[in-house]
This record gives sequence, C-alpha cells and structure tokens, in this order.
Amino acid sequence: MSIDRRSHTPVYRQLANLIREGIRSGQYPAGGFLPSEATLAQEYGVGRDAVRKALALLRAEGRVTTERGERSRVRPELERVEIQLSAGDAVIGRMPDEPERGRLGLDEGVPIFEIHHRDGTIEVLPADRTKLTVPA
Amino acid sequence: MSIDRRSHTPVYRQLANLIREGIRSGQYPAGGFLPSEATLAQEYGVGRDAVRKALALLRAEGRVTTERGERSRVRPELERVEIQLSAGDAVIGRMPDEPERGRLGLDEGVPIFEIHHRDGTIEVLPADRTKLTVPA
DNA sequence: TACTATTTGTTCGTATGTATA
DNA sequence: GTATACATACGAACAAATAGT
Repeated sequence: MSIDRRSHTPVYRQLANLIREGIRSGQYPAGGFLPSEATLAQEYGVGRDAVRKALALLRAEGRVTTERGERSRVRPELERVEIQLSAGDAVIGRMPDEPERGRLGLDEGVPIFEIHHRDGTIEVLPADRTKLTVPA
Repeated sequence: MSIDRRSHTPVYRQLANLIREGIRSGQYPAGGFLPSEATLAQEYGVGRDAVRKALALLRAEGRVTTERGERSRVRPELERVEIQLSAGDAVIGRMPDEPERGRLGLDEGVPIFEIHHRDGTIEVLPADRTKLTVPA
C-alpha cells in the first residue's frame, strides 16, 4: 500500500493510516522509534508537512509521542491499574484541556475519567493507565 | 489579556488559552460560531497558521467543531445518557483512531468507553454523551 | 439554475528557534 | 562545537464546501 495522489483522502491522512497500520503490524514496534520526519517524507514520497500532520493525528489518538529533537516514538500500551468502583458512583470521560494536561503530566491523546462519588467528591484519573471494575 | 511575543509559550497555545477562556466566560457562547480564521488572525494580530493550530488544539479537546466552509462552532455540552454498569463489568477509556471515529460518527476530541462485560462482549460508547453509573 | 463571495482545507515554501546526540 | 531533528511562525496559492444572490 502506498500514497494515492488522486484519492480524495488527503495525503497526510493516507500517511497516518499507513503508519498506524505499520504500528499495528509490528513494522514499527511499540516503544521503538519511528523514522525521522525527513526519512518518512522521502520513503513515502510526500512533503514534510504531510508527515508532521500525520504524526499530529497519531499523537491526538495517543498512538505516538514526540519530543523535540528526538524522533517520534510508538507509544506502548501501559499497564492499567484496576480501580474498583463503589455503589452510587458515576463516571464520565472527557479530554483534559491543555493546562490540565500539563498539570496531570499526561501525554497527548489521553482521556481522563471523572469518578463522581456519592459523597460529592470527584476523582480524576488518567484513562490510559486505569481500568474501572464493578465489584460483584 | 493578549498575545505576548516574548513569552516562551508559543503564540498558537496562547491563542488557544485566550479562546478557551472566551468560551468559559461566555464571550463565545456554547453552540455559537467563533469569528472566522481571518478575523481571529486580525483581531489577535497573528498569522492564520497560529489560528488554525489553536483551533486544532481546541478541537482535540472537544471544545469546538469545524466544518469546511463554515466558521468553527463552540461545542455545546451534550445530554448524557445514563448507562448502568453491571457486577463484573470492566471499563477502559481511549481515543478512537480516525477510521473508527468516522464509523462511529464522533467529533474530534471525543473519547470512547469500552465496557467489557462478564460474558466477554465489548460495548463501545461515545464518552461525550454517556454517564456510567454503578447501581446501589 | 448559475454565479459570487466567504470560509475552511490542503500543500508548498521559507526562515528561525531549540533540544538532542 | 557541529550536525541532526523537531517546533514555531508567516505567507502564498489553490481546492472544496457553504450560503446567499
């Protein structure tokens, strides 16, 4: 599979699909580095802008992380801590805004759980390392 | 408050903060349209690129939606349907990837709940219109 | 129907800043 | 100190969708 210039799907979205598939298939192993933006651009025959936009999409999906000066990395699946919910709890999910994301030290593309306890307190948990369970 | 060119915080992030605050304060009412990109660029004295990046941040947070040919809109808080969890259920939260997001008809910046039932079935729900509850 | 104006989307180009190796 | 690599920012041109005339 490669980039189809005549497709109505934008180049950077096609590229994101290709890279995502490469991650799923193991071509780009979890925890490992992706090729540099320049390399990806050359390998797939697209501009650097398309590469950066594709990576931005994958970051927003929580699939890759990028740090300045380093090649992007495939985000490994994290161990999830089991949190037991209690009777009367209510849970909503949402994305943190940027300041909140910074405070909580979360990567891009990581949702949060808000657990509303019966006593009115609200517990905020990162959804990428949490599994909520309902006791029997 | 306005853009500080000497700040280390990038212009587009400062602008996202300003618009987010404008949404929170009611200057940009929920469900209403934001000014056009060109207008925002002129009003805040930044390039269109900075405006588009700021809007992209807010979209990824689920705060605004954008459709081609139309000005961006402040995403209203949706009514949440209450879903009762059952004993033995487990819940994780994650972002959908792009194809999945299209299939489910979700806006950007909307996480999904995966409810793993005791019988092995998995229920996928949009987190922006769902509230999970634990029965007493 | 047809046309125009507005608006967002995509792509490329260029330059500069900053972190890492 | 140099080279590599990612981040930010501006501008320009054109495509595509929308709304109204």
